[in-house]
Amino acid sequence: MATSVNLGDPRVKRTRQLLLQALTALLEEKQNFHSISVQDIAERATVNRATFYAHFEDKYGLLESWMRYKFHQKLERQLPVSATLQLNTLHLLILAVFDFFARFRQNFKPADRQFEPLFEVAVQQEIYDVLLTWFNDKEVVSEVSVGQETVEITAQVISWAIFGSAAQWSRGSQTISAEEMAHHVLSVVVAGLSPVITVT
Amino acid sequence: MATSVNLGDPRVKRTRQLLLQALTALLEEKQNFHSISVQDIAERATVNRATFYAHFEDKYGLLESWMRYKFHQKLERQLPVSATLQLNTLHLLILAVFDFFARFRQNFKPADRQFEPLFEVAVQQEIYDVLLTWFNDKEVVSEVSVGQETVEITAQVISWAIFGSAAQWSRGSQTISAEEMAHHVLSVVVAGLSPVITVT
DNA sequence: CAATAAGTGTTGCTTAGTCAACATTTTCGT
DNA sequence: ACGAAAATGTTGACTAAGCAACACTTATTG
Repeated sequence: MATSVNLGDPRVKRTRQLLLQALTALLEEKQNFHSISVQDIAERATVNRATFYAHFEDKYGLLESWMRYKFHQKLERQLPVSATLQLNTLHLLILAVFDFFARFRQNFKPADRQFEPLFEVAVQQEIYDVLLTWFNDKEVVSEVSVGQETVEITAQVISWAIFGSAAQWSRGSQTISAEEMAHHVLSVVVAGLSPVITVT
Repeated sequence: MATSVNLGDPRVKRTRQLLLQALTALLEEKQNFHSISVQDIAERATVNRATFYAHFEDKYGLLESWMRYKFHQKLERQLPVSATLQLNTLHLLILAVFDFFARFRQNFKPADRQFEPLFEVAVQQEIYDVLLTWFNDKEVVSEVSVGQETVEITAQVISWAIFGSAAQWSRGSQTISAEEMAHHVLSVVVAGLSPVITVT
């Protein structure tokens, strides 16, 4: 049960980190998720199997977190630390999403196609989190008072817009480059944002 | 208190590993041991400061373990896995000791000269352990029955012989090469061993 | 197909790691 | 040389990780 464990506890952070890293290592070796067992993961992470189950429902639960984790890492590499909501950071975010989708489609074996939904949920969630943070930080600066609910809904809509366009593009033949796509998406997103927040 | 913790417990192994790695990282950054605090180490290892004290007396206690750890790592790299007592493994062992001393003298700043005794104890202990293992394995093969006490004393004497010659050599101008020294030491050691164990 | 081996979740009980608070001691700037 | 700030050890109460044993569900393979 992922419940009853305190996310702030350093041991918990470390254990989850170890499990994520173990999965990364095993995916490189074994090459398909199917042939990796919970035992393998726990052993590699130097964590008891029971501890695994204290953190994740099963190995698919871990995979979901792992996908967020990898995408999160990408964003950390691509975005300036403590970036704020601006035209160019938004641009970088969108580019990162398109790039991530492109790479992932190459690396994921057809046998693992079944996990795409998991992967997609993870990415969308992460985009949402970043946007929400940016929006909230922006609010402090601009004196315009907008309800928290409005902000959250806006983040939802925009995150889906970015995520969905990238997902669909990656499924197609990608005749249009990621850069071109990102440019188009950016202009739409900025326009969509204008009623609530002004981006400069 | 290093007592009351079970060395077999996976959490204990992991914690000690984390502390050793943290020290390695900090030594590369900070460049002298003096300017590294227990707080730094605990923080880097993602371990509570109180946990540090549950494993080591103080930072010098950790340093002692760290030195053994590094020397142990070197032996693992230089010696074949599950090596047995033979002329060439003995030669490799002696060479490794001389090499380790030479490198350490280069890397250790004059400011850290005070820790040499710690370092030396660590190396001697490790040599002793390796020799003892080899001797005991050999015993099983040869049918000659020699008391365990005799074996242990022999390991002590030989470990000091190897260690001491390398230590003294490293303090001098090293006009004789490590290879030459190792060769001489080897012949003496083999001769010294002959009453108890025959090395081929 | 049957036997058996290997993996999955789950459950108390034990032990190590975390935390906050405390009284020292050491370090360092003015 | 002095006083503040930082580092050191120590303690007891709390929480997460480890373990072993369990019933159960897949995979292997003879």
